[in-house]
Amino acid sequence: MRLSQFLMPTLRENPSEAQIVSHRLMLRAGMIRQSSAGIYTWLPLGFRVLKRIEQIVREEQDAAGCQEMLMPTIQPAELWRESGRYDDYGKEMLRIRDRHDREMLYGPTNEELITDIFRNAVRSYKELPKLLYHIQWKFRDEVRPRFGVMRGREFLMKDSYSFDIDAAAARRSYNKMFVAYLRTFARMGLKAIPMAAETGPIGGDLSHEFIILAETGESQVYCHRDLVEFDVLATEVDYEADLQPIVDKWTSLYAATDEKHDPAIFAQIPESDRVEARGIEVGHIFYFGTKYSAPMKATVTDAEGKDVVVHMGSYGIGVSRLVGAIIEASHDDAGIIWPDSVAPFDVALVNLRSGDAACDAAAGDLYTKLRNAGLEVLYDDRAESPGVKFATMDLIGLPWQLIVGPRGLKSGVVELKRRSTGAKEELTIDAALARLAAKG
RNA sequence: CGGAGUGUAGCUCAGCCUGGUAGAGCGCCAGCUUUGGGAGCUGGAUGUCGCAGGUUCAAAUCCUGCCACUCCGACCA
Repeated sequence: MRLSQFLMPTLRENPSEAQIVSHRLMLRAGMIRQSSAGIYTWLPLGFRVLKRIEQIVREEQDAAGCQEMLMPTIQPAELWRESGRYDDYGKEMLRIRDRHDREMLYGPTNEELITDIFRNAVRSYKELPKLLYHIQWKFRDEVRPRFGVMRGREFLMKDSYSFDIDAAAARRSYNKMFVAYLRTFARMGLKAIPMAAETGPIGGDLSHEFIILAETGESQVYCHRDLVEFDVLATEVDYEADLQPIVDKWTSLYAATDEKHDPAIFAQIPESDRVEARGIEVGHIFYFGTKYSAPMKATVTDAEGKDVVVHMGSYGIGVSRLVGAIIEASHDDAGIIWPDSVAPFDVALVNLRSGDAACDAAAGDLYTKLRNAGLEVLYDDRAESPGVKFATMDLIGLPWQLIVGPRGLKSGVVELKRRSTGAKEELTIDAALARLAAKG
């Protein structure tokens, strides 16, 4: 993509409405624009990141045996009356009426809808387990939206639902999601730590919030250092094998949010292993038994020919929130530092002197060759001063900057800069190409 | 939902107290000079001063009502 053609309205100054760093940087980098309170337009740069995050989530869900589908944003009120939540949910649910005066709502979540699908489509225990998910926009009419996409009213969520014959089988589904979540966040360069969460009326220990550590996080969290240092991606996961040992490894060590923090227990951890940090919730997994399947009569026939109410769980990842969360976890004074896996482009190709014949030829050639190597390239071909270009590229935070200028070209070299470390290296054009092509 | 605040150019903001021709910096456009970390000079364009009433000869400015947005708190992917 040529930057001269790309819609990326960057801002030099911090917009007054933005308070936290991810919100400021997303506005300044031209990723989003606010439409109304808690509702945003995703401009091309932001949309690219959203799509890449979504894709990682999708790949890991698929790997865990979860099947993608797509449910509507608008739901009928009747289903929510069946579960009893239509009246319980309160003002956070956006209620609307269609032209026939039928009560509808913009879905804040999808337990009712998926349960309805399930009960009409699945009859036998032999079809279990079923793990289903979709990635769809949600609307929750928050009293006070804030922090940009970190707490919007409209947000993109991946929500999965599991259906099993009994509690033991449901735990296996839960464990699959537990492990899939660890991998999902790790692939985005995040340290996500599962922390025990409120389980509601069902009780038990089957609910975890996945919290990433970020200096500017909203809540205070406490955990054992080993949790931060586990290498999640080191081994492949066999989702058909028993995952309990992996879950146990994570849940046996201390990890708590401020609300659940017990200083006495925390104090028993050796001081060098105690981590106190700020955290952002990016995922939440939950086993809730028959809470929806019982009132909505989602049953299957078991081996004895009896109807059995299925056991369910739901599993959410805030996809749009992750965009902000990743920035909170990865930025510096100059701007965003995208992890390679979610960057909107792989390489920033900077022509320091557009209009100069040698620079234009060299940069144009690199632009073609980098794309042919399978890389997504943002080519800054604007007639701006070098300082503006450097500042823009640091702001939008692409992992690599390949800088083509008249000074270097005289000796046949270009400069390759790694955004995350700031390390710069002068290379011949071919060497730079080879280096980057290896990343494609 | 309780408390506080803000709406003036694309962005950041001044002007309001004390009513009298709509402002600055950055950005944008044109030209020239520059060019390796947000360049310089010259010229130019850009506004229902959030909306609606009211007071007044005269309202961005004073009064009333409304709307939107932000912040703090209680609640949440």
